[in-house]
Amino acid sequence: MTECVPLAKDREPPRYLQLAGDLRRKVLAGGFPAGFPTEAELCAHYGVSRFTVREALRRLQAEGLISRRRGSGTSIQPAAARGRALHQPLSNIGELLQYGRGSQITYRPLGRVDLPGLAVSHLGQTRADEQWIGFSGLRTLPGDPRPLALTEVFFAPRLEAVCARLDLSSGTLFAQLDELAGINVGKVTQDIQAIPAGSEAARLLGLRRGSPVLRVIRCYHDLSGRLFEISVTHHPGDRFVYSMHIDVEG
Amino acid sequence: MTECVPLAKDREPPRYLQLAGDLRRKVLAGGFPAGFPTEAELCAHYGVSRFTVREALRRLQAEGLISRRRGSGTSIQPAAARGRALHQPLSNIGELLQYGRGSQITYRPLGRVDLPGLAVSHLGQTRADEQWIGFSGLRTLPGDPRPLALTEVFFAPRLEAVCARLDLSSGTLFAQLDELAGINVGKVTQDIQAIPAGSEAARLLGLRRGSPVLRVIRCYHDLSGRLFEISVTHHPGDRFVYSMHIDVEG
DNA sequence: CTTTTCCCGTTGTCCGGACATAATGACCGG
DNA sequence: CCGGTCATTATGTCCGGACAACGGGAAAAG
Repeated sequence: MTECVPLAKDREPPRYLQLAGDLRRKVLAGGFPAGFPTEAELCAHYGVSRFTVREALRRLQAEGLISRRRGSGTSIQPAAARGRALHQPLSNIGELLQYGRGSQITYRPLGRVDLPGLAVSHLGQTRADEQWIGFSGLRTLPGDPRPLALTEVFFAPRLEAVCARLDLSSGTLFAQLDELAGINVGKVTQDIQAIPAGSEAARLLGLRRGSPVLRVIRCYHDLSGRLFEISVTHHPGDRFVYSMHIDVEG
Repeated sequence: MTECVPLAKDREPPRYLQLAGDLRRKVLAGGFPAGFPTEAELCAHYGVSRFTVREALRRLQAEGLISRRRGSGTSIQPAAARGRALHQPLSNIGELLQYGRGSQITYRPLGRVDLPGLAVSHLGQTRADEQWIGFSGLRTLPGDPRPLALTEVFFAPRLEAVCARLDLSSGTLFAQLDELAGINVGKVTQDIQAIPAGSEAARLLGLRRGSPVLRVIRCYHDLSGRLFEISVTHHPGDRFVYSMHIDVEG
């Protein structure tokens, strides 16, 4: 029973990343009803050394997917349960992937649009002639008609083919990019600010003009550092708390 | 020239943590004017294996102190330069440690106080009879009289002796805890919300009542998970952007 | 002088092994 | 039934070694 999943010997993606990807997929698909395997079991199963296994697990742990305790073992992190209604944890890529759990959103395609001046001013190096592919949507909780977020998403022009295949009503758009286009996130920058609600945001979020709104601008870069997505989100200040955890590695 | 810094053989703190601490101190003190040493040099210098060195460097990299490139070497991250006036990066412990670079603050001791209901409601498990040691201060940029932040800090009662020795006008208070009391940060949780300015916050920050304010509540836990510090910060929405970076590990 | 090629140093990946330490449950004695 | 002891098991720490991939500069070619 060795090497049930051979982990393509091509060293294109390092083995520990292949392993992490495989395990991540299985965890998210509920593939470990009997609990997460031990390091030794994974070594035997995949035919790799403990180093490779631990490197993969370290990554999954950094993503918040699993938690490990010396002597006890590795367990799958609840993922739900801790994210109560108003809380949107987001401190690492893993939580980014699960972002929006328990909430609903359907995006409306905006077609090719100019980037709003807001986004351009934040990262000035996009050429003015570029038109990005835009989407817009309101995020709501089931059972509560008041929206939790007004989101605008913009994808780089080179992703136009992929954007056509996006499922506009499934969780986050960018989570699909990994599977559809093989785009891996390398870095995300976030700018968070408290601003008064503009007229459109106030109307869509059900607020009075000028009431506090939490605006989050995210820039998604791939592994080689290229910007491929920009999102601008407005949250109502009175019913949204941005909650995040910072774990000192380990 | 081996083992110039013996790294106390007591395995109380693991060797790679001792090494990381030593290197962190040297980097922050400008101890590497000729550039950061290579892994091999560090191995020889401290008499440890490359594993230990790489583990320490991995930590410093996660803290954002150093950056590494295959084939090129390890370099010290600029630390300044990137944090323009209004930006306060904070996505990991390292940036947390450098928090407030370029700004000034002097804390005023509040003595033993009850925790504000706000903080208690966020983490309900503090006993009501406990009185924490409080500090309060306004953070300003040199050359700009308008404050960037109104901060209240509360330390757990067991830290009273340490609090008496805190330098109230030096950077962040919690950064001193590591040196004074050997307290290492294990986890930080943050809650960020956009709220209308209350009367006191408006007055101190020079805002109109009700104008948007970014409120950040942080809970600092040590390595064993015990809460030892809570901070509540109000930032003026019109001139403060909370900027953070999330790097997928590596 | 410019361009290309090659070598060397550095970090990244991966292996095998060893011991330490924490958590768990079984066993045993009160 | 309760409590302590002990072996087992799992992760954490640490070592030595090996090769690959990348950068950069020196050397060689144009």
